[in-house]
Amino acid sequence: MANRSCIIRLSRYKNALNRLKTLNFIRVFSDNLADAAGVTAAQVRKDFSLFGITGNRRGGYKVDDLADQLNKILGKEQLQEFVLIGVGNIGRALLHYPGFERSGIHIAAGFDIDPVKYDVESEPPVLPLEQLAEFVKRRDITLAIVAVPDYAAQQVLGLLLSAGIKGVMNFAPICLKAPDGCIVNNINLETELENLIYFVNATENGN
Amino acid sequence: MANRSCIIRLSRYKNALNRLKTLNFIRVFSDNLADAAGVTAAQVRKDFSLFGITGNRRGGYKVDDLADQLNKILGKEQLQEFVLIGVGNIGRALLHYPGFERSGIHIAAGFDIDPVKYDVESEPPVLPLEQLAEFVKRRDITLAIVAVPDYAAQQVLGLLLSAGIKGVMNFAPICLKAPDGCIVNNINLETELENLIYFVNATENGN
DNA sequence: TAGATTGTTAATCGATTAACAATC
DNA sequence: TAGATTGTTAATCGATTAACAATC
Repeated sequence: MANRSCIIRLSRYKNALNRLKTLNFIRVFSDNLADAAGVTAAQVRKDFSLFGITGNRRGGYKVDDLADQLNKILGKEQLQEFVLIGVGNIGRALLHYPGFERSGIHIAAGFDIDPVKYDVESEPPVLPLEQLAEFVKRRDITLAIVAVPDYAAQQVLGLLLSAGIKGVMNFAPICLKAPDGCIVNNINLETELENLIYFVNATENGN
Repeated sequence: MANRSCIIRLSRYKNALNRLKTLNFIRVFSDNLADAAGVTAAQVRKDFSLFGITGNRRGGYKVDDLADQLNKILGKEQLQEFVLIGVGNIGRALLHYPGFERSGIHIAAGFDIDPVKYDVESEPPVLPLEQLAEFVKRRDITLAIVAVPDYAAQQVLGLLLSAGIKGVMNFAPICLKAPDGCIVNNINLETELENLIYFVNATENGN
């Protein structure tokens, strides 16, 4: 079974392939993709073999075919619809992040408890949190982004679960626990910065 | 040597300890921290031993002491000063993210090439990119957050390196390559969402 | 065909876990 | 003291890398 690191590499290969496509490359070797993704060629071939992706001995891989297969694995062939909860600092930025639309990720609506944030006219609209469950069910949405304060995150997760959400990307600085049937991907900005700080200090001290 | 996963666990232990402190806990066992961080007790003790952190056989660890030692390792005993480049969607959100100040992370200034973004009066101020090198050197800052568009990221990294920056947290959707003497931590929001999407689909199909 | 690259198996590496003697 | 928990060593597990036969 593929693990998190493997899928992240697949995303990198996919991004590299998209650049090659714009350069009109027809074929690519595992060596090329390895360089682009910063891994070994053996790793690339191993990853592909895990998904039954085959190339041509001697001729490498066809860029188009390979890109199609990776896109399929990563769910890029259909638009992925999200809801976003918590239209604060980070939430608002994500709501209007142009990089998402470019890559087939669409935020259908934002939700908040603060009436000041409501804006039915904007795109995406910002709606009252009470409408979340109904909205999610009507639109058959299974993915959510959480950007509420830490103290509210666990409660919001409860709402999302009972609305039928299956995957959550969490930006609240608290490690949300995922019950069975729901995947949570926690991104803790403070933790990431602490990590950076540690390794900067560690290398400065010559370790 | 500690790896990235190990330091992330240390941040989790630290966060758990801070909560225990507010609850007036005096002592804590490796079992407790393991539960809080979602790892095994052996892992906790192994991590501590890597940093020469010792407790009391039978009595566990003193919450205060342990928190102090972890804070020191993670650089929490002094204010960490950052500059931020690219005051767009994401950059502006990070510039005013209250969670950073609460955890000893201070963004001294934002920088942009677009004069519309300049604002010397705001806190943090937004300054012209030309002033970056001088500002960084004068204030002796070694850490930066990059939130510029992908096509500008590599060039901005060059500026940062020549200004003496030693650690970069990169939000541009491109994998920045770190030369020796500089650490780069890439956070690719699109890749993280693709990861989530993959595992939601994978578990739905019963794997 | 000869040469080069894949696909896969086996070897290596590193991280996590289990186990248990030391000891508070 | 007896019991419980640490600190560390050895065993396990999984992921990465190396190697090479298959083959285009």
